[in-house]
Amino acid sequence: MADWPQETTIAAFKRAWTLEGEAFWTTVFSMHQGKMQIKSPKVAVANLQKIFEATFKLANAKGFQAMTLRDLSRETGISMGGLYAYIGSKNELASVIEGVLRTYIDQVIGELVNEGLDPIARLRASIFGEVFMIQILNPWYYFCYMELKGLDREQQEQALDLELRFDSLLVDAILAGMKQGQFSCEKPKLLAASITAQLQQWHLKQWKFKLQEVSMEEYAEHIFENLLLCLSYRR
Amino acid sequence: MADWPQETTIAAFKRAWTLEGEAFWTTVFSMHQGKMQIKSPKVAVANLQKIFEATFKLANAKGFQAMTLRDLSRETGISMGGLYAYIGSKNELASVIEGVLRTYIDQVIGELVNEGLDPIARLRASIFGEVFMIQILNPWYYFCYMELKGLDREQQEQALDLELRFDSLLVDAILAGMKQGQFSCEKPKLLAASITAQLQQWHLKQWKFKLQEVSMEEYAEHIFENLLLCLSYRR
DNA sequence: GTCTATACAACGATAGAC
DNA sequence: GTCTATCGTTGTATAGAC
Repeated sequence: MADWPQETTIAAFKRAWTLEGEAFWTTVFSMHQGKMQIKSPKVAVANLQKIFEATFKLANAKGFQAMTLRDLSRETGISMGGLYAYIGSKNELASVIEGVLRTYIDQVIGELVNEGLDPIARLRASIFGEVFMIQILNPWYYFCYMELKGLDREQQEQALDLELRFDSLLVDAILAGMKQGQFSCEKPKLLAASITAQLQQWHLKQWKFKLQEVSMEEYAEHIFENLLLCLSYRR
Repeated sequence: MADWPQETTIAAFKRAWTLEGEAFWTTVFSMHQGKMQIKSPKVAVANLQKIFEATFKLANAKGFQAMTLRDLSRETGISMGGLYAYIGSKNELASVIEGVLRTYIDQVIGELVNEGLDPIARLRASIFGEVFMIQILNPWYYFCYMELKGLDREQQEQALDLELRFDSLLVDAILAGMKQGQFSCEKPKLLAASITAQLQQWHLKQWKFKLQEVSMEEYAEHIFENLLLCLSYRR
């Protein structure tokens, strides 16, 4: 996993995880290859990317339910009949998007658990890692957040469970730091939930951060510094 | 305005603002009386309440676009033809909900500006007031948050502007406290945005707070205490 | 693999009886 | 004021040519 999460920079993060470019879309293709008719990867990967990106553009602008397959056909340049060689049904498209994102998040936060870092480094890596991930997969996160209630209950529960596991990751690091006498905190669970809320803002409130000209690194640093203040940590 | 915002309790808040019961719905009725055919308040108020509450139940469960007017007819017990005596169109219904909520929020945050409270009391009143309001009007807030992108651009912009004005309210109090030497803060705007994010969680993440058995007062107090820590405030 | 043409259900909205 | 019945439109999905 290269030098992430020891080095909390976007460059190191990108080196460790393939979340962009042709290699990324090839992985996405292989993840639900069974559910589509097209067998040739050459043509499938390119069209899959087109379909997903058009879905993000349309659904994130006016909502997935309001987006029609006629819209999607126009935006991708693929006919309506053609789309069904890739997606099975409209609802399945949303379901696949959520599934792919959750799989990737699972991998990244799994890595954070295994590392033997000290509490402060763990908090820093968790915060920066999540902001990096949201930055790279911005439309995925926003889509899944806003369209979650359109999915079936099982998938909804898995998404909420994932958020709780991320919260737990933070709580564990906070408790470890308290044991070492570095931190002081009365309600670790609530503090963790508040960190998660601030992280999610990076995709929910992009309009605000663009308006205030806040960079990704500045934002992550701000969350981390305020967390240390809330933990009464002294350098 | 009674004893609010000097006394930051839900009881004082409810005494100052009418946000529940028949009196509240009568006000809602009067707010868009012009847009509906029914003239008799007696019958209109009761049905209006039924329609709004059924809309929240259905739309907050599966999305406003996914909710059909046939669903709404079934849930309210009013026929489809009957509904149109109250709502003009489906989209107008969403628009009215957003308009009503924004009007009320405008009034409450307007009151917070006029008060001559010291910085700490202003922050406390802003945080507790917003949590109280979200608590009472929970389905309204959740609906407007999740369905905002379905409204026309003008209404979207007004909603975002309202959020920015609330942020400014917090920023002003923080700057006032810094001038008095009570607070220290490098990025007041970002800190304010993070407070707003945490407040919005009270309607966005009700599932989490129920799971953790967190009370409204406990949550508001937690946000307030952590804010003071972030401001390096010493009692 | 991709297209055109079309099936068929469901939607929002309205007319007119009561 | 409220209902039933129905209109016209648009949605998802598929069949079959190429």
